Amino acid sequence: MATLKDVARLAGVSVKTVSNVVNGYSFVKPDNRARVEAALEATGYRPNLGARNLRRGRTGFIALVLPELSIPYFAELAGLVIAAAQEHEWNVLIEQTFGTLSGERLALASLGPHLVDAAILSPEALQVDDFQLSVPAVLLGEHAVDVPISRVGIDNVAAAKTAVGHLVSLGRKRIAAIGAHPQRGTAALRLEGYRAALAEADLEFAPSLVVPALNYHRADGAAAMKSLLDLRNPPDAVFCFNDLLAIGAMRAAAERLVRVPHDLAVVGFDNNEESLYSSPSLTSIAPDKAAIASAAVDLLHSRAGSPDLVPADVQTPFSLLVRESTVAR
Amino acid sequence: MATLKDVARLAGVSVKTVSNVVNGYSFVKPDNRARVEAALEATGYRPNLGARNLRRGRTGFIALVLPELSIPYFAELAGLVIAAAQEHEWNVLIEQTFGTLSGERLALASLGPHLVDAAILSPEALQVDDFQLSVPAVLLGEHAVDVPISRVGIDNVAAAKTAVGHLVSLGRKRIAAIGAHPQRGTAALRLEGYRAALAEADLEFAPSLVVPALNYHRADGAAAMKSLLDLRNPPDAVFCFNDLLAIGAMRAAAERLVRVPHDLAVVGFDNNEESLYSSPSLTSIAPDKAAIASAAVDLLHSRAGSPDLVPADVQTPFSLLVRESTVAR
DNA sequence: CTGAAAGCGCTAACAG
DNA sequence: CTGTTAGCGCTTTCAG
Repeated sequence: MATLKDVARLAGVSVKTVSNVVNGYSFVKPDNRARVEAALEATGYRPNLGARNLRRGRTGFIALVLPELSIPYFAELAGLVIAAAQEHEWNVLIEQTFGTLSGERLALASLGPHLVDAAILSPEALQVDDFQLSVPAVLLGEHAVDVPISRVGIDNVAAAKTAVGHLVSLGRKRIAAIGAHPQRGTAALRLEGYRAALAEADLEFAPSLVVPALNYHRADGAAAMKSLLDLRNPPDAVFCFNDLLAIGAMRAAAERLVRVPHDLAVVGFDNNEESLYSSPSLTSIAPDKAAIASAAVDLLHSRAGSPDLVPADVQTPFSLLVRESTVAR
Repeated sequence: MATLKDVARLAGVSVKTVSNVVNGYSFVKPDNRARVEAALEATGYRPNLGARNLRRGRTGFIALVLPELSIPYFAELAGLVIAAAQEHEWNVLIEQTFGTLSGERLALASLGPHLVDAAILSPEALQVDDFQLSVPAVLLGEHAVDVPISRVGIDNVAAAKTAVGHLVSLGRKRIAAIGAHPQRGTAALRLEGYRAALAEADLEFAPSLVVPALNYHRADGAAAMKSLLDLRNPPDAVFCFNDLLAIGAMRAAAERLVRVPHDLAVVGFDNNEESLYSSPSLTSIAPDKAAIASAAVDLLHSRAGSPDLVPADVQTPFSLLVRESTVAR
């Protein structure tokens, strides 16, 4: 592997000149530039990022800390973050926490400034005093704990209210919710939006129609739906806090021969690609994931130098996509 | 951030001694060790990986080059590779190629030895002379081109034959295939397995029942299925080269009111989590993804030092999971 | 067993 | 405009 020195020797100039050319710096005498470029070409020189970053005091990496890549929402988001990071010459390092407190703590602990320049976090269980970060960070989605860290995400209350409002507008009266969670901040907000929509429609809030979910996987949605269908007076609609729960719920409904949307209307949250192809296709809240990814990366980039400005709170847009699970074809 | 020097000064020893302690090297006089450990604790010292790797001539990263994280198979695999890499103190850098030749070339070009120690590749379009890698690599899945690089994957011919054999055993006579592709090595192999199974059952091979797919997304499966259903004599079964195609195919069948599995049996490939929850659930070939991930990482690790031994060809196990898309409940 | 010192490849003063 | 030089933080001979 050719080094700067090799190129310099070959071009008959100093390393500084080569460095100048490589970095597009200042003015370089044209014939020197030409010879350097020829030498660059001849040696196939590629800068050693490790050395450059050591010198510059940066690493060239950002961390993306998320529960699990096998969850479609996070997989899609990760792809978009990688793309957004590329624009700023950042490589992305993905850490999986599996949504556990210990996993999240482990991931944070490994995030020294020698490893990454910044971090994008999607925590689910972290406590307020865990957030002693040594690098700039941004939180994805809202969180129960109140820490002075920038956030990027949609307005969960408004989104949930929109989703449930849609069910109300369909004339549904017994609207259930799946996904309540004691720790997760977003769960609390979505529940709040759910209650607000019910209140606005003068529908009574029935605690028995709110089902918690420890995880947000398909299996949890199926289990929750079964418990709802076992009620003396089952719901005629259900708002699921993510698409995976909704897919599980629809599967459980199908197994019980409950017809969606005729007997039961279903709304999800996240708009996974999968939801377009389920039978019936799933109505869902669609956050602008690309906007979330680039807002997070841009925020980190713009704050790279400046230490702790006042944390930003970026709200990205969302929409409700109505499909067959609420409106029959 | 404390450096080795800081720790040394605090402990009243030289950096060498601290380095020895940090790296668990040789013998260090007990009282020196104690003082160093105290200083380590007091400063909260964390080694600067960049500097260490610069010195050691390694980077601490491996690249995982894949088409797209939004494809569930690759997302699941990526999660497993990250976990496997952790065992060897490697961090994983994910590069997306979107399955295009230019994307794949771009990703390879950025893979200097200064960036990563090794690479795991899942190429779809690369030509034989693109494989001028400067780092040890392993190929995932089989490839059309014959290059002297280690591979890890399942026996695609056998797997496809198993899948189609299952359809044959159900008494299906007009068995279609979706996913033929001029470039992809795995597509050719799966097609080969398909033909072998037909031949073994004395079923005629009908070119009109083999539908190509440019991409392996749900939309491609739906489009292919529609074209099959438009045939004068449509199939009574279909083998899809991945689960995404199968999900799209099932969706298209549902839209045409074709009943799965009664009118049409469907088998997929990859066993995405999603396929367990579709209605009907999808019969699929299940490769052992965890085995693939750890075999790939271990292979890279064991060959870290040794340059180019004879390439290995690791076959990982697979199984056929029979679900509702081929056998009604 | 441990200290001094060189140097991985690069950038950035600082002189010229 | 360009060469010299001093490190970034770490590991590693080489002497003691």
